[in-house]
Parts: sequence; structure tokens; C-alpha cells
Amino acid sequence: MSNLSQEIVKGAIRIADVARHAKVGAGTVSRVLNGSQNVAPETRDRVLATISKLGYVPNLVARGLAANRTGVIAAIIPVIGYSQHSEVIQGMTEVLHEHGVTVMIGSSGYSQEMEEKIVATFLARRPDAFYVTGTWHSQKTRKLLSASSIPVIEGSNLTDDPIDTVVGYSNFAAARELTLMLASRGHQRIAHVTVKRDLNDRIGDRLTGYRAACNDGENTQPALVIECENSFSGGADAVAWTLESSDTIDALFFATDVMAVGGLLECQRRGIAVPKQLAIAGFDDLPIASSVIPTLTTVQVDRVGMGRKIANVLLQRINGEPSPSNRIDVGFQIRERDSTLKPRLV
Amino acid sequence: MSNLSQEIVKGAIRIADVARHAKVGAGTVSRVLNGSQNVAPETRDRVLATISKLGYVPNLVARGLAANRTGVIAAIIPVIGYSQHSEVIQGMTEVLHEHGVTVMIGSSGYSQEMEEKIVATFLARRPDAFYVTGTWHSQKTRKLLSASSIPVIEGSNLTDDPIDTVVGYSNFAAARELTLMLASRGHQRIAHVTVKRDLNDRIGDRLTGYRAACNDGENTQPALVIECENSFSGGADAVAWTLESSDTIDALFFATDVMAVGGLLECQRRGIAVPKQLAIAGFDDLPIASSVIPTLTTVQVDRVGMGRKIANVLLQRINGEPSPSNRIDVGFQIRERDSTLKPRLV
DNA sequence: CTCGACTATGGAAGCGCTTCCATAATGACT
DNA sequence: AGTCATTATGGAAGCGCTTCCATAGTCGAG
Repeated sequence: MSNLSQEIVKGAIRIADVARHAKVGAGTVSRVLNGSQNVAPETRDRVLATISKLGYVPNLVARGLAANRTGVIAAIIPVIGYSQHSEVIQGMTEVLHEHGVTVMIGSSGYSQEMEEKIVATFLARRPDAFYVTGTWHSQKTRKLLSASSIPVIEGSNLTDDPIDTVVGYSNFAAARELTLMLASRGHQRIAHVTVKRDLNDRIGDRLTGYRAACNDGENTQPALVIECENSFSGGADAVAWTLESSDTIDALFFATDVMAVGGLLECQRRGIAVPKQLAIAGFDDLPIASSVIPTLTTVQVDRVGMGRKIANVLLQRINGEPSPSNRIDVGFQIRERDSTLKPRLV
Repeated sequence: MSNLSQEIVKGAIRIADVARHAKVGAGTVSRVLNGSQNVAPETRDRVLATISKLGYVPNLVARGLAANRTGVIAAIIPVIGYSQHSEVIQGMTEVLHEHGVTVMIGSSGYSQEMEEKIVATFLARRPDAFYVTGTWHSQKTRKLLSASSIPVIEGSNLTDDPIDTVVGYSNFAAARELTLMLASRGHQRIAHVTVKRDLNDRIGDRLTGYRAACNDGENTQPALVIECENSFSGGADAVAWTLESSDTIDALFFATDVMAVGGLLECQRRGIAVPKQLAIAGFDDLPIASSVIPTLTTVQVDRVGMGRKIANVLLQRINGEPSPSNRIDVGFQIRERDSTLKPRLV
């Protein structure tokens, strides 16, 4: 088609051109475009034919201004590269694209201050809704978002006090459950490896969950917490520290799989038998977790699915339907693998 | 501030309100906002004071329509989650955010058809520029992008025939160089493991680079290519196939680190000594590549840096400055590690 | 003191769309 | 035939901004 080359040039064909060619009013073209019921079938067909003949592409910026509805959703995650948070965005975009909604993305680098800046910037673009990672935000961020009067979803964790709606899983419950499971498998002294920098609600709740498990029921013991960098080498450091410690630790529960894999490799380097001498568990179920040797016990969350869920809730909200709940639990699953002791066969 | 709660509500304070309060015209407020020179300092101060007093936030949608410049850049990558392409976006957003430019993102899932759909959708939002991954696109995608009359950057590979501008590195040269290096280290029979599905220009060029090395100079040998899934288990499959093969392969050059790490772990599982019995090399330098045992020889590209570079070129172009070149090479580095033979000490 | 060049400013027009309102046309029912 | 809903449609107003144009004000040179 020769008109293709003119198709989507800035300032190309406008709705008025379509209207003129189809011998209808601009309003009618708009009604066809937006699926209004009150258009005669013949008119609709004529308009659609003209649109395709001229290669008309609506200007969504103008629509956004006129309709006070941009079809854009703002999303902020801590980091975009190689991160489980990107998986959430992947799921979101998949669903949203099918509905003509676009995602604008920013990364806060685990900084509340940065997050606040991005929120302010993004709000000026009048998104129809907002997704932010986690439940820890500066006071001003909360205020900005509440005042914006658009749907806001916080994700990747649960809280009883969301700004608007929260979609996620309980990091607390997952960490508690995993710790209790380790104890039930016969691990006597379980230490928790948490993150030194870039602390956030998810990591914090994992720690709290671990602590809760330590005080739970029959098997109480003092909590033992190691802090290190959230990286492969940080995990290795934690193993080194453990082996030098006077405590007789027989299991390390890492707050992230990245650290856990680093720890696992360090054990291999030092010839420590996992799980016999030292058991290792992680959190996140990275793709590598099921491939390392031994395979890694961890907590799995369907993050792409979570992103899709978030998208669907957001779409509902944008269309004026209420959210099914302001606290949506997508759950988690403990993946018990070879890096921790198995239950005895009875 | 009590006005905070009214700050960025849809349909809140407009430029006219600021103008009225500051006793100036709307045009003057706009000039202050956009840094025009022709504003008296006292006027500017008064306007700025009013803006901050009222908590005015410009509506960037309206600005986009009026100025025919949205301050939005569209980006398409194959997948968003756990992907090196996300690192590019990370770098881009970092730079662009400082300049008030926002990124809208989509994922094509390695499908040209999907890419085409997203390009069409995104163009309707009138981005100021476009980033697409790779250099393989459908004919229509190329047409749409050329016709859009906005800057387009293709990334992550180099081509002599970019739509507009290409920023990347030569996958061909990197694969060729790595293969030649392996040969120079004494590896006799080097097979290349390529990807079965989701083929793309980067993977294709790596294969071509390997083939070129096979025909290079003194050490020519027939190319040997294995196809498998681009995953940890796919890499393991490749190792299994190699060991059963009648060929006496002593080195596997995997087209991606994901497969290479999978292969490495399979060797470990089977008790194959790396690099003595079988050498392994990858491509991408994933974070894990320097942590696995043995550490993985691979090709490293600074993808965050590439994203920043792309952002800077895009910013130049948006501001009407020409691109320094329509083919910008960001280079690569061979990381020679323990999974391949070392040069003999002379 | 006068004139011209330049700066600062207000205000209108217009960006491309949606949506409301008024009106015309249609058809069902007295 | 006349009335009243109901549906289809054109067109104007308006979304909140930028930018152009006209005008008023300022200042230096002659």
C-alpha cells in the first residue's frame, strides 16, 4: 500500500480527514473508534473502510488529553536488569498490551528518595494507574499517590495498610514456613543470612519470619543473623563466616537465591558437603536454583503470573469496577530440593 | 503543606491558575517553565514562587499535544524478565530520567510479528524516538519506523544497513575472536552450540562468526554445530550429545552463558573435567559466569553502559543534533577464565 | 529629544481528540 | 394522522498546553 509510508508520521492524517472522506462528522468517527453503540452499521463500515484506506492512526496523546484517560500505567521497580521484578513487568505488559494499555517504567535503585522523584515525574504524565514495588515508601510518596486519585497497586509483598491495593505474597509467612520446615527435617541450628544494604520490606519481612519461627512452638532457639552483600560473593562470605564461627550452624537460610547460590558454590570450593555438613536454602527460585548441584531448596513465587494478576486488577479498576479486595494474596510455594535434608522415609 | 493533597490530582491546578495568581499571562508561565530567555528575572521569580505555592504540576499530556513532542521514548526488547536486554533498559532509563524523558516498554517475545504490533501501537502514542533490539525486523516494521520520521536506534548488534542508527557490538567479530582464541590455546575440535528456537540476528551472527573462524588461516576445520534449547537444561543436553558423539570434541562454544552454565553443571554431574576433558565457553558474561566452578570463559559487553550510550545518542537526536555516526560500536571483551585452557607459560 | 532596535508580555489560535447538546430521522403506538 | 420515545448524527466546546503575533515598554545612539 502506497499510503503505508504516510501512515504514522507526526502530524499525518487526522480524524477530520477521515470524517471528510467518509462524509460524516468527526464525532461519528470518534464514536466508531471507541465502539459506541449508537452508530448505524452502514456508517460504521464506511468509516472503518475510510480509516483503513487512508491508513489513519489515532493520536493517543490527543485522546489522552481530551478523554482525561491516557491508557498508560506507570510502574516502578528497584532495578530493571536481571531482576525478578522485571518478571512482574513482563507479566503486566503481556496482559496490558492486549488491552491497548502501555507501561512506562522507572527504576528506583532501592532508594525511597529516587522512588519519590520518579513518582512525581510520572504523575505529570497522567497515568491511569500506578504500580510500585514493595510497601515501604516515603511519606511524601504515599501522599502523592493517594492524592493522585488513580488506582495504586503495591506489589511483591503484603501489608495490612496499603496505600490503595496490594498484590503479593507474605514474605513473612514464607520465611517462617521455610524455617520451620528446615527444623522439622532435623536441622538443629539454622542461621539466617540477610542483606546488608538496600534493605527493603521484602527482605525485612523474611528476617522477621525467620525470627518468628525461632520462637515458635517446641523448637525455640535464639535467632542467629548474618549480614552480607546481596550477591554471589556475598553468599560466599556468609559461608566463610559460618565455618569460622564457634556456633555449630548446620543450615543457612539465605534471604535471596543469589546469595544462596554463591554460598553453595563456596561450599563446593571448600569441599563442604551440602546438605550433610551444611544445608542451604534460598528465596526466589531463580532459574539457576533448580540447576545447581545440589539443587537448591527455596521459595517460589510466580512473578510473571503476579504481573498478570496486577494487570488484570488494574484494568478492572481503570474501568471503574472495584477491586475484589484491597489485599490480594498470590501465594508462594516452598521448593524442597537437594540442598537441605529430606524427611526420613518412615 | 496543605496544598500537597491537591497537588497532582487529575484536573487540578492548570497553567491558567498559576497565571492568574502570579498576575501574568499563560504564555509567560509557559515560557518560565520551558526556560525561555525572554522573561524578566522578577517575573520569573514571581511565577516560580506561585508554582511552588500552588503546587502546580504541568500536564505533560497537554504539553505533548501542543508541542508535538512527548518526552517519551519507546523501547522494545525480546523479554523483560531476567534478561540482558533489561540491562540496556536500565541504563537508558537512568540517563533519560535525568532529562525528564520517560520510557515506555514492550516485549516482543522474539517474534517479529509481535514486534510489528507493538511498534504500531507505540507509534500511536507519538514517542519522540524508538529503540528496538536487534537488526532483524519485518519489512513492515522497518517501513513503519522509517515513515515515522523519528529517530530509531537498533541495538545489541551491528549492521551495515540500519533503519536509522545502530548502537551495539559485533556478535560476529566476538564469536570469531573467541573461537580463534580457543584454537590458539590448543583446543583441537571446537563445536558451537547454537539456539534451536527464537533465532535472531545476535545468535545468527555468533554462529557465522564461529564458522568464519573455522575457515580462518592455518587452522581450518569443518564447523560442527549443535542446536539446543536456550536454557540450562538445553546446555546440559548439548554436553550429553557431545559425549555420545563419535567426534572427538574437546571444546564447546555455547552461544549463550545460560546454555554454557547448564553445560558446565552437566559436566560436573557426570564427572567430566573442565577444561581438561572438555572446555566450555559462553557468551554474555552473566553475573554467575564469574562465580561458577570453574569460572566461565565468555564474552562480556557492558549492557548498562550501552543503554546509557543509546540514551545519550537519542537525546542528541531529539534535540535536533545529528548522530555522531549511524553505526556506533560499543565493543566487547573476551573474558578468559578457567573453563578453557590457558596459554602455556613460555 | 526622537527614533529605531530590542525585550518583555498578554492573549489568541491551535494541537487532535472526546463528549455534550441540539436536531433530524425513524418507528411504535394511539 | 399525530404523538412520543428512541436512535443516529453533525458540530461546537473544551481538554491544558505551546507558540505566534501584536503591542507596550525600555534604552542607547544620533
